[in-house]
Amino acid sequence: MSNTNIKPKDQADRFARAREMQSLALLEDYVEMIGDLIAELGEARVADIASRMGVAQPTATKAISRLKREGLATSRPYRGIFLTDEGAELADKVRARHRTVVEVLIMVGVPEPIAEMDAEGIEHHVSEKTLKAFEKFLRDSQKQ
Amino acid sequence: MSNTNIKPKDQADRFARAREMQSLALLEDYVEMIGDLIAELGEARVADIASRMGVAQPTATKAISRLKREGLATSRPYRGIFLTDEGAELADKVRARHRTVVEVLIMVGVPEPIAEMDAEGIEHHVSEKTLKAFEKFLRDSQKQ
DNA sequence: TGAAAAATATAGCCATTGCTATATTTATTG
DNA sequence: CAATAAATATAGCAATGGCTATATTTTTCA
Repeated sequence: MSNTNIKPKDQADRFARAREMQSLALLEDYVEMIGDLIAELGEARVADIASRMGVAQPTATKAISRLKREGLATSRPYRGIFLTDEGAELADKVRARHRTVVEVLIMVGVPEPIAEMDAEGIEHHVSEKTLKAFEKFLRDSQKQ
Repeated sequence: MSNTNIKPKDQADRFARAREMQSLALLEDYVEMIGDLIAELGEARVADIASRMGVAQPTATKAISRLKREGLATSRPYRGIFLTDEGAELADKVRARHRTVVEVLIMVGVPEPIAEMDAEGIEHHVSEKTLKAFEKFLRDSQKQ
């Protein structure tokens, strides 16, 4: 047998949704990174963002343009990048979700460094409902 | 605090790795789909692949070109698509991993339809080691 | 303060993954 | 068996997200 006999249309929708979530992943990563840098260093510079994201500086600049276009960040030429209220909110959400995903993976038996690695990709595909289930799972595990 | 105090270089590597896994995701999805269609209908036609993937037909054709280039599939013009040994092997691996991810999500308390949805994106970021941990988790859960 | 260094922006390239429109081939059927 | 229908291929466009090379601005410091 192939899979759980899903209707072709539903499956197409599922793929479309995964593609959509993936297109948000980059925004989420940058916003979280900018939030981290501001928390650590007081501001987020393009050079730091680029080096921590593991991309060339112009790649980071371009991504930041997209963040600005989407209303998540602001900046003036040759200056640091800052988050809008919406951006900061997203950063917090993403950071919390990341931690939850890592904790769940660890709880399930994934070695911590591996959990950190895999969470980086997984987190962007964890829906609100799955996140809620993860949180409950962790709470229930806490009390033995 | 921001995160678990990871070194910038390690973090960059982590992002680079997530990007790389993402670039394999599309190949994995198509290969699995082609495998499913062959199992169900005896052959995989471009039109069926496209409609089940939720993309336009030329998009599927282009993806198939990449599969062929990567040695995962074969085809002759205006004919069905077939998997190479390597492609079939990958399809099996992907299908099994998908099931495992869904089962783990369900075990953790995610409602089944949501588990199916989210697994579509998550699966591509589950490393070998995490997969092994998932399998052990499921085995251990089986026997209460 | 003015020259050198560092940071940022910009230009322009490439590959990928979508799309629509249209040409071509194959299959169907009157 | 020829006309039509269906499937596939191809051309070409747009947005993303990488890159290098280079121009511009800001910062540093001798």
